[in-house]
Amino acid sequence: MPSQRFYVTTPIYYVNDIPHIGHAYTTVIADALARWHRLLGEETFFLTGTDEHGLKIQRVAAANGISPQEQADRTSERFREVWKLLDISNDDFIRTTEPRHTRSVQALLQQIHDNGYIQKRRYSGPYCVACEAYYSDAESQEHGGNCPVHGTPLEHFEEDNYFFKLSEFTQPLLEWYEANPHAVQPEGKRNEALGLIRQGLEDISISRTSISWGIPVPWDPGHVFYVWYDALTNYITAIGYGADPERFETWWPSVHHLLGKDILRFHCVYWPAMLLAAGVEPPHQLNVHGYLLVGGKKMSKTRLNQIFPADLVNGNEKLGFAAFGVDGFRYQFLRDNPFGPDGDFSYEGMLTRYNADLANNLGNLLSRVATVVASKCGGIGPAPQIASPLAQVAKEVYDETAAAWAATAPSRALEATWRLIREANSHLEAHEPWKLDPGPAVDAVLGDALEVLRIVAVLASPALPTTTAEIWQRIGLSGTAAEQRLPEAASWGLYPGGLRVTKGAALFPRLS
RNA sequence: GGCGGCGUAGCUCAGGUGGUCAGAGCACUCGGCUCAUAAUCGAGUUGUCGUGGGUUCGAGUCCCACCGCCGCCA
Repeated sequence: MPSQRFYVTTPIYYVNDIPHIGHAYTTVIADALARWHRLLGEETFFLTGTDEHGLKIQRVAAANGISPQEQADRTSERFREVWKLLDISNDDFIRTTEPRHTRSVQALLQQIHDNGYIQKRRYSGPYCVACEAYYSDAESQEHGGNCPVHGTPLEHFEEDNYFFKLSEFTQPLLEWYEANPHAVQPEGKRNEALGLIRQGLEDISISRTSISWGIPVPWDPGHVFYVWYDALTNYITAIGYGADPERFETWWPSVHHLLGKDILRFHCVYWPAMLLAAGVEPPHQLNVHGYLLVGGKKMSKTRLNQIFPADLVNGNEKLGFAAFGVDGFRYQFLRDNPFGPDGDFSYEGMLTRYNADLANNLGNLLSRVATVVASKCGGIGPAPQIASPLAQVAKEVYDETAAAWAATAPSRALEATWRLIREANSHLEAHEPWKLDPGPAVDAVLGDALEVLRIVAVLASPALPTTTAEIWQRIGLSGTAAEQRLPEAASWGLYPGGLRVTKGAALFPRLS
């Protein structure tokens, strides 16, 4: 059957900054979504990458005495390393300095140009290098000649710019939003985007002559495209825009863009407008999330509150961090904060949640079941009862879990899945198989518990790829949890019994 | 200044179209169990659902005002 397709993206990360848990937050969620959709048997494409052009990179490189390309190479590599550490299953990693991207950007903007939506004008005004954006004289004066965002002095720039006639898209965008009420999630963010559009849109400058580190404007090579229009295009480069029309058609526009609220304007206004101007359909869905705060504050280099994934995965004595492992890390960022509002990371909160959900509930369930199977069933796991009271719970849990993933709500999805774990612990207490003599009664209870572990392993595999694979193996099943297909694999009663159950070391050792 | 939103147990939060809506998890208390990673299970406490009015037979749930917090835009 021609399965559905699921295309998910993270923003591409700018290579002036090394990867911290804010980057990881978005990327882990995208990864879990991709894994969930693979479980559903959907053809899935998961894209992340790095954004490497622009004056800021040019300057950082110069300061480091290296070429911009070298600068980009080094930092881009840092991102790839972290994603590898975190078990990120991206299908592609795009870099905006790749030739395929140059071709794609040039093709897209040439098309927009051919369609009459790009125009050359002279521009001058106060410019912030850090923002790579012009400000109005009024804004400049109001902030004493400094950037409203960075507080650093604005520089006077004057150059010929190509302008994108964004103003002509006010109405088309409003119509698109009207026709696609769920395109931007959550609704509050949709309203913000609509607010921006309703105010009326002005044409925007999309090229620079003052810098060289960018993609040349094809019809006027003295110009390079402003980094943002270069960056947004990555989402279509990776699926063959301008190079492989057939491939492009298969993946576009059924895309889910994940993005932080700071880049809402670019994604929810400029990007759809650019696509409309090129005669391409806007993206199917834009999922906007809040900031991941640390101690209630935005992470920043100057505030010294950045946290790096490896310090939590492997532990860091100096910082007093325990080693949560890859899955412990992933679980925290998927489970602790609802997707959408700002979330606040705290080490204490992470520790509490890890111990409660992973060590006590899930890890300990596996541990106690394995022990009793060893002592009462000779180490061979019995089959579940078809009429188990847990069967109904499992069905409800699957439905809730699936609905939550479909709504891009990983925290709710995991919360729903964990209900099955609690019910299984409760079921064990109710029947106390460790007190019974070996026999059908013991087999029934333990078979049910093993079946819960099987189902949980599948449902939690997008969050915990490594440990669910381990559970799968320890209860004697072959293959991996991630290879299963939903919804079939969530049906009650598939654990066959007669398999060797292995005790093994604690899956999630308690941390203090 | 314009437009959104928020304020529910100690903590983090659920609670479409008003009538088991007073909830979940964590924390806490008591009790059980001792298979298990001092894990687990059961029971329970805490709330004037920001404040004051209003509509209604009946309002966290609708309306108005106010207080406090925040976001976006200008």
